[in-house]
Formats: sequence, structure tokens, C-alpha cells
Amino acid sequence: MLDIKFIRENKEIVKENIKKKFQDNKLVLVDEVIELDQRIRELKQQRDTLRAERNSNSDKIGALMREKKIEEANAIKQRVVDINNQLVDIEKEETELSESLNAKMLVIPNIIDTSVPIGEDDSKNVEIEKFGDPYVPDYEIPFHAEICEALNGLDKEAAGRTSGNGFYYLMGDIARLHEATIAYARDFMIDKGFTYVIPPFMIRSDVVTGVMSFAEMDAMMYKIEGEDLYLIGTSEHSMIGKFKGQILKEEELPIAMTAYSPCFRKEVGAHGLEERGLYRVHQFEKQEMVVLCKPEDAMDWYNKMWKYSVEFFRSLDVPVRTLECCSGDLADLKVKSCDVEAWSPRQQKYYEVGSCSTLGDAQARRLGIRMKTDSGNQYLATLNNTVIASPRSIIAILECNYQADGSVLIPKVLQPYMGGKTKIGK
RNA sequence: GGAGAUAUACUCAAGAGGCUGAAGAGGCGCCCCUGCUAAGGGUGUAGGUCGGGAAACUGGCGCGAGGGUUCAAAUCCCUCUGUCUCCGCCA
Repeated sequence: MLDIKFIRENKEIVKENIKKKFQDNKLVLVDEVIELDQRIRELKQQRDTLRAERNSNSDKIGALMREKKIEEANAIKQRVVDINNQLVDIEKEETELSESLNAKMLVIPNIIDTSVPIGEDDSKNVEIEKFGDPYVPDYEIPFHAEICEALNGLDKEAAGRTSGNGFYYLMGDIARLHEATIAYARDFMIDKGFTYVIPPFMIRSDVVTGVMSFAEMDAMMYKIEGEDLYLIGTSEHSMIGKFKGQILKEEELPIAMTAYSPCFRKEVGAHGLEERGLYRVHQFEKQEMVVLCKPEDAMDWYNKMWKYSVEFFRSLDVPVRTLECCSGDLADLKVKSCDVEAWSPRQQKYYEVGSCSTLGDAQARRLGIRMKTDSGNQYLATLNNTVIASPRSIIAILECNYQADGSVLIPKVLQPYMGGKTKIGK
């Protein structure tokens, strides 16, 4: 969400930005928003003048009542009743226009960074850099679910019976590997100076609607029946919700947190979950980075954060690349975003394991997250990035460490989290 | 889940329909005394947020949130939420 003042003063920039995102159908919104804003401010003036008159009259009534001048007081009362009647209409129009303004403001996209490549859809995303050698062994690597099953580590059939498609039982060393990656990710981020946080895994509807659109909500969120609670789709929901409506002190910033949470997603419209796999499932666990900082520091944090992801996967010996999101593929709230993709020696291509984004101050403006400064309050920048999402991430570990004999070597950094084990299988 | 208490500005805290943008204190500024620390006295000061204005200034809103009653609500009524205490239940 942009600042209405910014739109007023930078109409052309906002329009240009919409074009860059190939959303020309939204161009009309800019002028509509400016007109609405103009009209609303006029109404506000009228409303406030009337209210001021009412307030001063009410004071007079109070004074007259004390002096027991009932007649005079009653005459003024009638005047105030008239004012109140006028106010009803003005306030009604103001509310309607404000709602309309707000709805339009929500869909005007955030101003993207000048460095964002221009392109219509994800086919125009740009590979930025590769890290590590995308190695392909001379023996065949099975599908990850088959590796797991061969190691007695996965039962999707049973999960299908208990919970349906998109669920899984992880077992034995595979379950332990899953948990080890999360624990290692947690400690990795703590070492980088991030504060470890375990947030609520369910949030109320007012928080949900604050952090996402209704369309996203329908497609992602599970609702608890009979309660005003939703299962979180990512810890970002409760982590950003934590600060909703808060005014922070400048000296508290930046706030760099690494949150653990299970994540629950309906994945409606994901066109059928990949049945045998762990790639897209309804339930997974994630270690996340969430940063709140001053707007001027956002780009530094952004660059730091995606590099942490790269460093993290490289410490597991998984080759990765960074893929920058082009303008058309960038969500409306985002200023800049890139995916970190892991190498799959089986498919011989990279696939997404994490996503790093800076939202500028748009998310904070929407949620009222501010910082107190000497010259008034300022909206903060918010950023988020995946450290690791498992079980998706263990696909990379399994494939990259698969041996010809069917066993899987455990990356050195994970071994302490696996009780010293160096491999899974014989 | 039951019963009760409570929610006021950076903090503590008064307030019970109009004279309250909100006493008082801490805090903060300046001055004095003392002087290794701690403390004491005097004096001054602001207050959140959204509009209008070049500015001085000015208006609205605002006392957990949302509604309602009233000419007028921090104060009365309703709903919701958080926190605390007790009881019950349970990882």
C-alpha cells in the first residue's frame, strides 16, 4: 500500500510503475484514487467544522444549565440536533468513499526497485548468480519419495488414509533429518545475530486480513471450526501480526528475528498435489527470517538476507542459484524479491527452496507499524526470507548426497543434530 | 470452562455526564546545595493522531477495541479482547 500523499504528488511515477508491472488495467485507479482523496478531504473539512460548532454549542448548554437558564439551553439544543442530522449524511458519504478509496489503494502495486528486471511473467525472471558446482553423478538418482521409502522414511499412503492427499508420515532417520535441518537452520541464524522466536501457530481473522488479501486467504488458510482462529500459512503471518498497530522506538531497530513454525496451506489452485512427493504438501515446517528496519536500511538487509540463504545451503554442500523476480511476477506489495533455488541432480535443474523479499514500507503502512522519530512517526520497512522449509529442503539434501548403493550421506554440519550419524542406510 | 478484579499519555496514577487534553508524581530541561557514591531543594516543560494553513496558529478524533444512549461520554449501557487472582481441567 502506497502513501496517498505520494500518489498525489507522484501520479506519473505510480502510473509508470503500473505499466512496468503489465497491469495497465489498473492505470485508471490512480486518477480515481486522487479524486476520491480530494473529495474525502473536502468532506472532512465540512464534517470537522460542523463538529466544532456542535462542541462549542454543547459547552454553552453546559454553562447555561449550571446557571439554570433552561429555556436558553433548550434553544441551543435544537440547533445541535440539526447539526447532528447534517452530520449523518456527511459521515455516511465519507465512510463509503473511504472504503472505496481503501479498496483501490490496496491493489495499486508498490513501487518496484529500479534494479528489478522488467518482464511480464515468471518466464522472464533472471538468474543472478550460481553458487557451487551443479554436479550430476554417473548413476541414476531416484525420485526423492522413492529414496525415502527405500530407507523406510516415508509413508504417504497411511497419511492419505488418516488425513488425505498432501500429508505424510516421516519416519526414522528421514524424520530425524527433517528435524535436524530445522534445528541447524535455527542455530545458523542465531549465530548471525537473529533473535529466535516461536510465534503462535494460529491467528485471529483480523490479523489474517491484515497480512493478506481475501483471495490469498481463501486459497491458503485453514480455519478452525467454531473459533475465530486460522492456522498460519507461514510464521510471517504471526510475526508481522505481532507488530500490528505498534509504534516502536528508534533504538529498538533493527529487529531481526528468526522464527520457527509449522505452516499449513490448502494449496487451492496448485493443480493437484504431486502425489508421491514432499515438494508441495499441506503441512510443513519452516525456519524464517523476519526483519523490521528503517526504510533506508532495507536494501542492505535484503542483500544480507538472501546471502545468508545462499551461505546456509552452501554449508550443506547443496549447489544453489539466485533467481530475481521480474516486475510482472513480483507480488503487488513487494519492492524487490528473489528466489533461492537448490540444484536437483535428478531433474538437472534448479527448483525453489526459499524466497527473499523486501516490501519497503508498504506492509507496515497497511498494518500501522511505525517508529517514533523526532519529526513524527515513520513507517518501517519489513523484509522476510526463508532459511529453510522442510520437508521440501530435504529433497535437495537427499538428492545431492545420494550414493550409488542407495544410502545417503549426511552433510557434516547436520551430523551433530543426527547423533553423530554420517549416513542413512547401509 | 466457572467466579472476580482490572485496562487512562513514556511510566505510575487521579478521575465517576458538561468547568478534563485529562489532577498529581516520576521522567525530561535549567538552576542551587552537597560533593568519590546516594540523595536534597528550586524552577520550567511537553504530551497521541488525522486534516487545514507559507507560518503563527487552528479544527476533528482520542482514556483497551467496537457499537449504543445523550444537546454533551474517560465517566451510563451492550458486545468483544488482553492482563491478573481464585476454582476446575489438562499436556
